[in-house]
Amino acid sequence: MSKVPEDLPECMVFLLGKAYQKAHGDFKKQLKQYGLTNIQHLVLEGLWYQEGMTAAELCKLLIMDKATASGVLERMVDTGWIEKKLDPNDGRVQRLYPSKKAARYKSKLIEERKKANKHILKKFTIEEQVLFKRLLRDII
Amino acid sequence: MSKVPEDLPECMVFLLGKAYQKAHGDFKKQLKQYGLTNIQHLVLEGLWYQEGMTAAELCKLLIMDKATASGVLERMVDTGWIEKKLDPNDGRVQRLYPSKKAARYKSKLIEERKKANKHILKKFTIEEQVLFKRLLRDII
DNA sequence: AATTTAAAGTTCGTATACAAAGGATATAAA
DNA sequence: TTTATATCCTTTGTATACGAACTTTAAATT
Repeated sequence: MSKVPEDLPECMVFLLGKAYQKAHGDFKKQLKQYGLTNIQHLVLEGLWYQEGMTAAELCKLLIMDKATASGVLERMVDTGWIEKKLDPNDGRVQRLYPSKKAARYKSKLIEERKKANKHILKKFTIEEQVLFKRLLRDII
Repeated sequence: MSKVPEDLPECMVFLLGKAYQKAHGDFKKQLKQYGLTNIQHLVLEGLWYQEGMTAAELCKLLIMDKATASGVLERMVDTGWIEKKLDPNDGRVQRLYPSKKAARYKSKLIEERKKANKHILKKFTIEEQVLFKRLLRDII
């Protein structure tokens, strides 16, 4: 009579959540040695793509809440991964730059992401990989 | 020269995270009217599947950390969605039961999940839906 | 039976996630 | 230019997420 057993393992909210938890957790372990969290790594990738972005621009690029970003960026300044510089033309804005420390680890950190990505995808055929990404992008 | 712009939107950790955020956020809005969070809703579904489970069993079923569960279950007791009963045969264990209030909302709450699920999948063909679920399950 | 080990939950510390409200500054409108 | 509105960012409060340490109780070992 219960409507759950057959349904729950079919629920996309559940499946997406647990697939994300798995991927996130694995990558988290890889990043531990650098003292970086997943989001912090993502921020660095964003800033390597476009240095000097404002927090608002970064949030838009990474689909991240500004309130969340505020704390993340503060911790990254504290741990020396990024720097904030006041915008001379707009007193509200603080522009973000990856630090020298970030630059030193850049290639290694990007390799870690690629490694994580390959690990996730290795079980699938090329066709499945392409379709998988398209499906995820369609949801986003 | 930057290795990011072409790569980031292809990264599975990123895509899974954002797809999850989207699905989670949408379902969260649906649940707001009931005063339930996504995880709390998931706990109810778990207990409707199998009443009287211990927290450990529930955590295993739902792939949830026991430390996380501790707080979630406490709040659900406080808000009257579930009840904890001491196991007479094992002093360490507290068995979990959905409350009468939960029973009253059961069909509605299950409908909300189905609605969320349909919303997520409606853009895809049946074949894509089946494959999508298989891919996610393979990751988990 | 006494000791060791294991399991169930809780608590603590840290890091997202995000709604909502607030402070400072910039821009548009009247 | 004074007022209203919009932005940028921070802060606050609540809810996961999870590693690690801890308490209590069981089960296993000697």
